[in-house]
Amino acid sequence: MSTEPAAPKPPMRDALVAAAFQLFLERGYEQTTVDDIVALAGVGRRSFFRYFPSKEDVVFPDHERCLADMTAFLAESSDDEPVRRVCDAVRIVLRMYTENPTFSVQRYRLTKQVPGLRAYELSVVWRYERAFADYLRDRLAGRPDGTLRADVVAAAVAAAHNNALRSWLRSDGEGDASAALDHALGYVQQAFAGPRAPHGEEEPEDVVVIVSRRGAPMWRVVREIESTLEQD
Amino acid sequence: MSTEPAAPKPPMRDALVAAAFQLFLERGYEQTTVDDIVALAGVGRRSFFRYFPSKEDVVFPDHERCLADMTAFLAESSDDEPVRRVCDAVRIVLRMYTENPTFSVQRYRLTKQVPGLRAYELSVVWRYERAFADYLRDRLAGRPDGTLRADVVAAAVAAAHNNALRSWLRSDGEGDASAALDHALGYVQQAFAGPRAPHGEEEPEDVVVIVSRRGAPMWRVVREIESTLEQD
DNA sequence: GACACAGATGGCACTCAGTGCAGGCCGAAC
DNA sequence: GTTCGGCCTGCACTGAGTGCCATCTGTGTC
Repeated sequence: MSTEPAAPKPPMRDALVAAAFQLFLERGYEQTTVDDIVALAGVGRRSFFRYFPSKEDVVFPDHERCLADMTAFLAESSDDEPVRRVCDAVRIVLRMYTENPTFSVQRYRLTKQVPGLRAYELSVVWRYERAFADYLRDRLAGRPDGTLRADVVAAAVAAAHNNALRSWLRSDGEGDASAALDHALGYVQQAFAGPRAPHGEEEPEDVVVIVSRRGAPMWRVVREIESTLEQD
Repeated sequence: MSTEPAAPKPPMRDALVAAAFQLFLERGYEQTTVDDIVALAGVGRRSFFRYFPSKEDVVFPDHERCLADMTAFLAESSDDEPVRRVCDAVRIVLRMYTENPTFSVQRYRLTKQVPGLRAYELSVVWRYERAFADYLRDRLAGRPDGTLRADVVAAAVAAAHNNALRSWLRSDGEGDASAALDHALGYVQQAFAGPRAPHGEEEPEDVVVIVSRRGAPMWRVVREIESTLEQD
């Protein structure tokens, strides 16, 4: 749990990842044994499992750190506009992919073919989604369907991210992933923004009505105005 | 690929499931070996892997059939209102759970504790979600963001289902899961239905904002006020 | 009844992932 | 130098999953 600002960087770990991917790309994931990897890396078999709890983990060497970064980002963020915060958080995840395009594309081709790796990736994505949902649940606790909204919005944000990411990966890391994600998140935010009138993109709304019953608390009025104005 | 209307029902398969769950509940999933299961069921070890490709599969013995039923339902359904069709399809999945409450609750407790089973369940849920997304993608092909909408709606429907299912499972199968699912799907449909303001049924909005840009025709202001006021 | 045949089953040996344990190497502290 | 603690290695073991072949069982045929 030593939260150093920068890890001391273990070279053996990187050597294992490099050796593993070299073999995975040469002969495939299932045709490569852990013994092959450690032989190529020139280390003992036991050391592999010291750095990676399973053979699958070597394919996703940076997700653990990314997940920690993302939860830290959510933890330190302010409480207003939680949906927007989650959208910002998911951009951190995308950045981890786009920082190493070739590596991400290679991994994508692997996970697309190997069912075991796909299942592992699902569990990783699920942990991100859980982090979103937990964050949203806390902020939406008072609302009518707090946990339901939290779960659905978290799933929608994750799906939007995956959609943008996949199309970027399919283009061999050529397109603008960040713009695609912004667009996808715009769709999600438009669908879930405020309880009132999610406007379709065509016919941009230039007329919206405000009605406040006597006795409605002022914070609700303010919240409603804010969510209405922020929607574009 | 023999698509019989009703499978001949292999008794050995059921015996294996029964023996497995008995041992899983007694000593836990990871403390039970396949040898233990086949010994209790009185069959050969090789037969276990004939019926279940892995130890995890015995925990979800009916998902394969349910997935087939659901995709068949989607395949035979008409093309209008695809989102509603997907919502109907997910009810089939919930029904599979509610048909065997005690079994489902037992399995829920297992998957909650064992990470490997949770990962397996995620891959199952993912296949449902993919079926939704594929169905929606075909119907939304022409629309602006066809695949994006398909992915996001599919994820939202699956999340709504999981939310309703989990709360039902947590209540030991006592509550009304179907009603909870209807409610959750109502939220999702309200978020994604049509471009125009679908009002949520509960939480009657007592605060609504009106914004009218200069130059907006008066009849639009009047229409918006009228439709807002008449909503209850 | 003898025979052939196909499908289901059981037994055996094997690969490989993952773990526990004991020992060796090395740099730091004393 | 010595001791200590962390990192690495080798070894043996468990258990999941697979391939191969023998066996059993029911069925149809002559």
